[in-house]
Amino acid sequence: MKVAPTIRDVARLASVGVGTVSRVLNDSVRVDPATRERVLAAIVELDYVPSAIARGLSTGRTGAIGVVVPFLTRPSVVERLRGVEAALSQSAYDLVVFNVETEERRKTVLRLLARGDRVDGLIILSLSPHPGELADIVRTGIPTVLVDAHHRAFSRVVVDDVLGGQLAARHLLELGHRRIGFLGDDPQERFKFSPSRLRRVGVARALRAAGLELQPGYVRTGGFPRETARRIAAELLALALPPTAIVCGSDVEALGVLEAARQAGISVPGRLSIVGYDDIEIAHDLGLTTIRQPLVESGRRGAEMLLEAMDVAERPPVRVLLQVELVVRATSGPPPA
Amino acid sequence: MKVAPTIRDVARLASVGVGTVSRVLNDSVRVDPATRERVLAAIVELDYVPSAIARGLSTGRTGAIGVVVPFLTRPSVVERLRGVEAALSQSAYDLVVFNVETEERRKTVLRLLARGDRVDGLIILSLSPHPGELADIVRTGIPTVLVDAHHRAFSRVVVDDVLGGQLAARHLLELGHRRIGFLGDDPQERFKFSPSRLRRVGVARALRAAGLELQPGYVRTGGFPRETARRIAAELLALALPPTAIVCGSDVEALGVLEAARQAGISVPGRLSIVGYDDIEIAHDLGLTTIRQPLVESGRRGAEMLLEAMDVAERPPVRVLLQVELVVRATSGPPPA
DNA sequence: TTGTAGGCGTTATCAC
DNA sequence: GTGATAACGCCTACAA
Repeated sequence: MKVAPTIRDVARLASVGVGTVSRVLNDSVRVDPATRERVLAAIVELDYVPSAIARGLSTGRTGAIGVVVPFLTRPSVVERLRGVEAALSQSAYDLVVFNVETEERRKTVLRLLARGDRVDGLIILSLSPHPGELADIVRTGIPTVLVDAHHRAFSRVVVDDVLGGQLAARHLLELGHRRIGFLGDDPQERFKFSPSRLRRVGVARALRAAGLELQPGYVRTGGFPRETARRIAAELLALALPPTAIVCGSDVEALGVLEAARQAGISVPGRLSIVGYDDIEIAHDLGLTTIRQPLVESGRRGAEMLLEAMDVAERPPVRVLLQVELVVRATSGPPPA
Repeated sequence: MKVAPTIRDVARLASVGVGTVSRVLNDSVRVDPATRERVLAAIVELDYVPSAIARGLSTGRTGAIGVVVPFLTRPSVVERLRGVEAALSQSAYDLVVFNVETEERRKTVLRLLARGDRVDGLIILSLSPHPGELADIVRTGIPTVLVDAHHRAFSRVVVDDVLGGQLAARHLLELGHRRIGFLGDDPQERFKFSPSRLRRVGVARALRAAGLELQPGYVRTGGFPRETARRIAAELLALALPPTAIVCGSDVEALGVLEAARQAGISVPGRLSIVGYDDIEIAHDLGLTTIRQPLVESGRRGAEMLLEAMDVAERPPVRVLLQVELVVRATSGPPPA
């Protein structure tokens, strides 16, 4: 339980003042090469590492970047987080993860963060805070980037979810489907903002463009976690006239549908086509047709934008739009004759 | 960019000394109910939240727990991390994630952590630091728990990987297999300690008990990431007399084998049986026969043990052994006639 | 170029 | 009970 050496120890050993040590540490201003050498030697000798906390108290910065995520259980969130981590590991910042699974915890966490001295920068992933909370964050002046969430006041990286929904529906329409359903998240569960809802809007729009309607009876929400999606899909498939194709708000929900179909003995894509959303890794493994969005990339870009914004002060928010893309695999085909 | 109120502001507003405010904050000793009320009111009035950093500098604690993980890309690691998070979110500690993908970064991170004031507690996941690094950590006195890693000096939660390997092999032997192969990690990649290697030992042991040998020609390592596993498996399957069953060091590698079999037109389990290890979520989806170990649970237990250890000082290290279990699904069956 | 001292926001140790 | 005040370890003017 030895105590770590302080800057004072280094100064003493190198026969210099603490100021000088601090200077070589932060290579600010000019330090005589000779003394710099002495200091460096002392640092090595003592195996000295500066105290992050003390430095933080003094500079007002923490050396940490916070990432607020909902549901670490969702593969899409994890992939985004991985992108964030990849970018941050190139920097000197620590990555502090705030997982938020309930409204209450979201409030607690954001209030904490709004203190302004907990983290130097903030990434909010797939989560739309309330206006008041956002205002608090703006007020602190903490550089913040949103990933998979929209707000004019912040830099953000997003995709066009309406377009994604359209791509999915068009694909099915081209295959000849007419009875197309949608299974997505419960909007309220995602704290107001809901990509899932936008995807549904896209589906509806594509159908309308084809002279069809997205039947209310074919739309179901509340699809997380997968087990719930499976149950809901089973209901959908048990209809007298079930849809011949289902677009899902996420790949995880698509897996639930896939399972429901298997249990009901409905062949995919023979009698039912399924299109997911996200293209998480497992989608590839299972041959799921889906709408791909660059998940890892979104996290990486978000983190990079944040790091930049933290260097240069006060830049106007930018909006980065990543592309979605249809990936046809084995769960979509022509409707049954 | 307003400045956050300090304890001094609260003290002034409540007409008390900072000491008193600090006391009600940490409800240490007794404070007169009346003054306590005044202080509380001032706190609310100013929307005051104590500075974590300042408190940290003063108390020597950070309010953060560090988790060192290798390869955030591995599903098994992510599931364990999720368990850690679940336990920690019940506490007041922040979760700082240190992802370590290279030898160098491991050194950097552990050196940083060895400073002793970066985090209050440490969880090391699926990663075996070098003896010297461990010694540094012991010296700092930071409460530390190992998950999926072994060392007498630390509390740890582990499974019996040799047993796991045995279970896998016995299952295949009982099905009638005689030509059994093993595909696992490259031991060096995991920084010396290698669960994968222990699993292989288990397989070899089970074969020997049945009067067989694990043929060197049937053993391949270097199976991460999955694409590599696929390629290696393809070699194995291209042998003149290929194995009729392959035990894998992880589910991810098993997926690679599965893919190789598919590409080679080899039916599973008709002509090839595959057993994975871990039982990550996707294993269920793909019907992979595997050895289950409680991943999320391991993280949760580790975090709980750490929290306890941080309360009570100086307890001797304990070793928690979680159970492994064979889960038979659709990728294992009798060998071809 | 370099040393000294004040300050960052708390907690904890004193007297009162 | 409560109010000063000295740490905590560092950074950064300010002086020298």
